[in-house]
This record gives sequence, structure tokens and C-alpha cells, in this order.
Amino acid sequence: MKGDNIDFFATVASWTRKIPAGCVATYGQIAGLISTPRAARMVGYALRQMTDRVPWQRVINASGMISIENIDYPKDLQAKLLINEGVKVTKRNGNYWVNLKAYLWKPK
DNA sequence: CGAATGACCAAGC
DNA sequence: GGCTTGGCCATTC
Repeated sequence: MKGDNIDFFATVASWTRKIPAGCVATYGQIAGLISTPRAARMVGYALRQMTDRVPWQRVINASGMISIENIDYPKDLQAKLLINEGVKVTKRNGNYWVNLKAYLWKPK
């Protein structure tokens, strides 16, 4: 799309809202859906500003781990939200880990 | 416009 | 899985 960089956030929000409960997606995956597979960092950056309008907890890193630590939303909360949705989250060495093989969302 | 920043990613040890 | 290195890119200063 042409200079739709203004819709970058909107597009991220749009795809994020499509992630069904009980599933998870990776930052790189979302970035790929927007045609900018290398802008994974921006996805996280965008989500940070929309934690109240999208299921941000369903987006994790490519390793299946919750790397959040620098913001006001503790990874402990994200893990709790995911578990509450039916996603099995394992705590390992202080980090939360999700089995992508079983819970990764497959966009149509 | 240049430089720093960040909820990332892949590759190598 | 954990740590380090190099690279991406939009946003902010």
C-alpha cells in the first residue's frame, strides 16, 4: 500500500483483534501479515500503545516466550491472561514459555 | 535530517 | 534454554 504508514498501528490492531482466544501469534508473524516482515519491533511498539483496545497478550516473541519487562504490564499479567483463555503457559527460570507448536495461530 | 530507541529475529556458541 | 552479535524499521528527539 502507498504511504499507509499512518495505518501501521491500525493494521496491527486489525490483525491482533483477529487472533482467536486460546491462540497466540508472534511479533514477526504479525509484521509479515502487514508486508513488513522485518518490522517485528514496530509491532511490539505499536501494541504498547493499544493495550486497552486489542488482545495484546496473545502476541509473543518467536521463541514462544514472554519477553515483556520494560513496561507497566508485567509478564506475570500476560501469562495470567493467557492461562485464563485456555493457553498453557509454563514458567521456566523466571520466564513464561508457550508451546507455539500447539497454540500458534494460523491466519487464513 | 541524523542519532538514539525498542514488548524483535536469526545465527552462532 | 541462555547469552552475544548484527541487522530491520518506524517513531521520537
